Amino acid sequence: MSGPAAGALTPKPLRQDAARNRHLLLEAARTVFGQDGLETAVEDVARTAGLGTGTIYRHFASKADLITALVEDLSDQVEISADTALLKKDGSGLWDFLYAAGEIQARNQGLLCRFWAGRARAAQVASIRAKISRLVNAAHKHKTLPASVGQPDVLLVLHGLRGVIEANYEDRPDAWQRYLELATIALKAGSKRK
Amino acid sequence: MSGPAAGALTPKPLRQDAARNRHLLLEAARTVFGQDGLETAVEDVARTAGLGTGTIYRHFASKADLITALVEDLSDQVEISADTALLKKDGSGLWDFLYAAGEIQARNQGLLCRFWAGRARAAQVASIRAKISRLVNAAHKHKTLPASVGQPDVLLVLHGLRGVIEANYEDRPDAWQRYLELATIALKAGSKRK
DNA sequence: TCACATCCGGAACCGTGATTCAGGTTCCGG
DNA sequence: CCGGAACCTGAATCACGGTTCCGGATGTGA
Repeated sequence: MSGPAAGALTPKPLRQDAARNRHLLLEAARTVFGQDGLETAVEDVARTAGLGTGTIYRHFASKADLITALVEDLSDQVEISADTALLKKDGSGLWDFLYAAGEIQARNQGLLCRFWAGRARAAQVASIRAKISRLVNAAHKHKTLPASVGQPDVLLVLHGLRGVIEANYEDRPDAWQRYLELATIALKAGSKRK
Repeated sequence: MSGPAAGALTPKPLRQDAARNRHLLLEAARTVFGQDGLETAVEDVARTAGLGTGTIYRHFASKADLITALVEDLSDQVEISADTALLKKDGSGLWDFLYAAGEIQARNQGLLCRFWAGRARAAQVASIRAKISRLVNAAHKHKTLPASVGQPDVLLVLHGLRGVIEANYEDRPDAWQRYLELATIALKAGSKRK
């Protein structure tokens, strides 16, 4: 019954090159999907990684799974940014976070649609939202943000951010910075919520 | 050589029911694509219209063509809104236009991505941009908009609008109104452009 | 270095959905 | 009311891309 090291802690120490290939695939997927959108054929991902399509399926159960892995990573990055921002004790964390979110999303263009949208990932999205709420509270407390502006408003700004990045990726990859500048003005100015 | 009425002005006066069906198809397409996205099968469009798939191809060269027709119509609506807004002589046209654009886009959810994006439609998009420029100028002239905020900024707002509508269509279909409220604040407050 | 478990490549397989086509049907002018 | 052009239908055709599979290559432990 009690094997020496049977625990659920050792899924499988992946063979050295297998690990490398997995990495290559994720990297290629991020590049290709980010550049040409999620509808790009898996074969393109494989080719970009310099591997065969079969290899993808050795590492991921399906194309959707591959994408999930990518989005998960994206979520993690956002979550970490939020955590970092929460460390600031002067109510400025919210603004740091917005900018960080912009950078992350700009880096991952084609994946954005799956980020907020998908009915899956609900848990992670909820977690991020909660953190945003805390950032908003902190900002309220330190008068960095008027009380009339709430977390839903910040979410609106983030949703808009996606639209801006998608639309301007080619011509003006930095447009989102100006967008956030304007958004910041709006949030700080605030107004009675409907 | 010179026939009696050979002119290029009479493509073909579509038979009565053919015209009706064409209408039904466009209507169904707007509904279905708007509701379930552009990746929905043409068969669904046909079924919704109560017609066969073949009929679609009698009226449109391809699915892409059908979508183009829809987007064209969308463009027209936006263009008309811009024209209407341009009639206001007190510099408030820009704000009317933003709201009108929001309404139009909210009504056509699933088609939005093709609106600004697609490399095609360039001419029409250019035309709309030109009109926005004029609206911005008028606003500048009447001090409704600070000089530091330009047409590119308005475009950013519109791009963001799309993101907001897409992300909130299900839960909060009216979220875009609050978004525009905030956007208006930002634009009116303005700030030195980068 | 040997034998084996893992892994990889990429052609074959399959389902999905756009597009075409061979009839039957419906309008329209006379 | 007729003949024929214009239309419509929906099953068949085709292309595309995800997924599977098996022979061959490669890393690993002894």
